[in-house]
Amino acid sequence: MTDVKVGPNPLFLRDEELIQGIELLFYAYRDFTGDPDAVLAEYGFGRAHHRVVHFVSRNPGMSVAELLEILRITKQSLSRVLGQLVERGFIVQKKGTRDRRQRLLYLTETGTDLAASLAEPQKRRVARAYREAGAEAVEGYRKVLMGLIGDGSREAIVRSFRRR
Amino acid sequence: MTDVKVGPNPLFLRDEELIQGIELLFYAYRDFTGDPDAVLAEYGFGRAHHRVVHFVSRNPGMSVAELLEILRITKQSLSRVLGQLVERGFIVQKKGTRDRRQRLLYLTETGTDLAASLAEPQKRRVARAYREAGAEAVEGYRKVLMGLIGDGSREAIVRSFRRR
DNA sequence: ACCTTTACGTCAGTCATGTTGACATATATT
DNA sequence: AATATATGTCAACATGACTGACGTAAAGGT
Repeated sequence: MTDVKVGPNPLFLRDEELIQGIELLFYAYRDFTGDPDAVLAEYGFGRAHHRVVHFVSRNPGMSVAELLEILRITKQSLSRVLGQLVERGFIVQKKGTRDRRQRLLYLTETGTDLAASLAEPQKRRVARAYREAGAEAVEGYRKVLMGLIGDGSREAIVRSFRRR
Repeated sequence: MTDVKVGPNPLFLRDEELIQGIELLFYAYRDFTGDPDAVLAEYGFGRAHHRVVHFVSRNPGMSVAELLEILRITKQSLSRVLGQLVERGFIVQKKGTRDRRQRLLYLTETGTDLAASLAEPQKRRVARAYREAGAEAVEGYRKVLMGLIGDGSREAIVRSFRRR
């Protein structure tokens, strides 16, 4: 850590690359999450609502527990946001048939519209970046991001992607 | 939005691919930002402190305005966090010599140590992902992330990277 | 048929981090 | 001398996270 640059250190450059990799992630995420804010503000929602709507949109009929696992927040945190979305008619909860303790989550028609208009600016941004970078770069982008994801969740994500 | 695939879209620009690109960014950022939490907790600091320490570490002598521009938060938000870091001896502020209104930011020795131990787990994560994905993938990762960054900041970031 | 565990919800309090708006001070620029 | 800029500060508030405790219904094991 406190090893000062001792002569021509090949590791120094490598360190710099890693930090740039970190900063790129920060900057991209910063700008990317800002995109839907205008839409959210129209509805009086925040980014937490966006995340919920997004993942329910992608996984209709998912359980609360599955959603919590993805978001990595407590149920108390989720409950407020989810409650508002249900109350205002963007999400409905249906008892599971196999396990009736579960409250499976679905978007309403309004919720689907919201999800679409939130996704739109982000898709546009990603599409532009993909187009400018080219298919091969996209492959690398995916590969590295996949490697950045913790071992615990990677498998589930890969599987969910393959189901498409 | 509701434009179904009109004509032959290149595969990597299909809707599904774009959404996966979005989700990968979410998951990677989620896990990546969690890494230093343990270290932060030891000091009673949060992620906001981390960001400040990181960018001051990378840009010693930067002005408050520059930091605000990077973080994209208000000066009132920054002031609390920055104030704590100064008060507890991780950052010092020195009047600019060219422009004495500026309070230029520097890490103390303690601050440098903190920065290093916060960066460490993140660098390790990035290093692993880079290693597993290979140099070509890393090139693609960088290219795409750079494209995701808003036009306003991209240039400054490219320049800051080149200065290294 | 019990007993325990699980899935989910809720109440209550707290904390971290962001926001707006108003105003103050020192210094630079015109 | 007047204005603009860099920074700081006070105050009030919103969002989204947390912990801890407790409740209910349904599932699962004995």
